[in-house]
Amino acid sequence: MDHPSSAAAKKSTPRERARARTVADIIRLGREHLALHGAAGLSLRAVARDLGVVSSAVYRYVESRDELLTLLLIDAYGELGDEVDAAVDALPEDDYRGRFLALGRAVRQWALREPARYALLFGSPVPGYQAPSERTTEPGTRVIYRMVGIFDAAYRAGALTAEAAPAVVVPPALAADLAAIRGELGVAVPEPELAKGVLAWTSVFGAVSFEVFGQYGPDTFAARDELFEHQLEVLCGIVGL
Amino acid sequence: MDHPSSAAAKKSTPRERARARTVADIIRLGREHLALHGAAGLSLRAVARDLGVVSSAVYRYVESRDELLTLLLIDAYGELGDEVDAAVDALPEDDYRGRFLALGRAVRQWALREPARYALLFGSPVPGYQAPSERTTEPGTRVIYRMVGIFDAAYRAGALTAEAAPAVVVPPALAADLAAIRGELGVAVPEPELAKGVLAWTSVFGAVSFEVFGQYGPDTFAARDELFEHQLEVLCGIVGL
DNA sequence: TAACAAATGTGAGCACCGCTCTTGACACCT
DNA sequence: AGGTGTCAAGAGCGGTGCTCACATTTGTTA
Repeated sequence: MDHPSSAAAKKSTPRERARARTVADIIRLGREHLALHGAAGLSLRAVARDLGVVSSAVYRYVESRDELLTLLLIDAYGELGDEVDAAVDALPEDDYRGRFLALGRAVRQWALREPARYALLFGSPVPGYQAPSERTTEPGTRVIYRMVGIFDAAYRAGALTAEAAPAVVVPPALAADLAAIRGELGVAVPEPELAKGVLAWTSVFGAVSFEVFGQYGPDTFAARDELFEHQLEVLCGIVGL
Repeated sequence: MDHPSSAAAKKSTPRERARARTVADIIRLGREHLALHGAAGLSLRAVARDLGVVSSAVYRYVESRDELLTLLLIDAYGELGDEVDAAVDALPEDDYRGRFLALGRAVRQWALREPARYALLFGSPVPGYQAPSERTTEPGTRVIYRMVGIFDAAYRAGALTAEAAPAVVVPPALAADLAAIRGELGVAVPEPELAKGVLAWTSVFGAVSFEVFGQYGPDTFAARDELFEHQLEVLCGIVGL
């Protein structure tokens, strides 16, 4: 029988380091191609050319085009999450309103700077590609979890002014979903406020998507910063921040 | 010199009818392919196969792949606009709230029924494709114009309860944009209400996009109808309907 | 140090794509 | 009947994802 053999889980990496470097290079080049030609135009052959290697060689490092898409997806989710975290952490813990505004601005800034990667995350699904949820859900939920965390902290501190829109009732079926979320995430925010938080979530990304995807048209809004800022303010009013 | 020649704008169509039929068939097949493989996967060759014709033949009817995309874009905008119009018109003119809700529901229903076409209209831009605005802006603005019309009618009738969120001020630069819109569309709604209308617009499509593009995840919300209904209710509160 | 085996790079090849061009057949209208 | 314009066909160009047999490099081990 073989000895413990090649010791796959040994300490480190003579070759593995080179391999990791190459994979990182492929991701970096993939990011550039994504920005230039979009997700559908991402070409392993082009990446191989830029890497200075024959096209079939990249298959040693990346299983398929879809695998590269997954890597780029995780990479983008990670960068967005990092920037959102940094923006939120820059404000005091009890500045709930400021933290919500900072989160929204960070999302928008990243999206405007990286439209192709934003489109990969929040735009039309790439046809024929199904993201492997076991690898993408965790990085993909960072932003919303962070937002919920802000709401929860504000609620626990009594800083959620619940008066904003008292008349709207939460139907039972929706309340059940929200209760499940409350349980799963361990948040104290009651259902009505949580429901408004969901609206804030979708509205922030709706506004960003409209701007990034060009739905406003080229000339309708010149004051886009002010428009988004205004939308964040109104959303603050809805959620009670 | 030639006579007035083939009289392109003559009365009717021995040949032109067959041609129009073929173009309509191509659009229909393109719609099916769009649903199956997405905008990026739309293939003229595949359409040609389904049409029972050699690939180069379709270029007699459609200038290019982009041209087919444009036709599908206009086709989809038209159908969405028709359905929204029908849903809104089914309610009395002075039921402003009901008409707004009907508009939102119609958008969502169409989007859920036609996710690929919705993605073509409101998802990530197709890389390398620029819609010819002289042909697409008119059909593409029908829904928002309709929504503005509802707000305007409600305002003129004194049915906009402006109290909803009085504290938010509209910054001057944004006010200028909104004033331009007011002038262009001839609406009476003041800037603060118009600004909230923009938020309602982006929020409706944000909510629909989240659902259609699978951003909620498969299990988070079972009561999606109620969720959307709730979001519409809250938006009603914001705009003052 | 020499040899071996794993990791990596190569190039040909398959089937597909959008698109262009030439060629030949057909239908219509005068 | 003849001219004119429309149309289908097919070859071809350069691109894509991906596979495979083969050659080369490289780390490790004897």
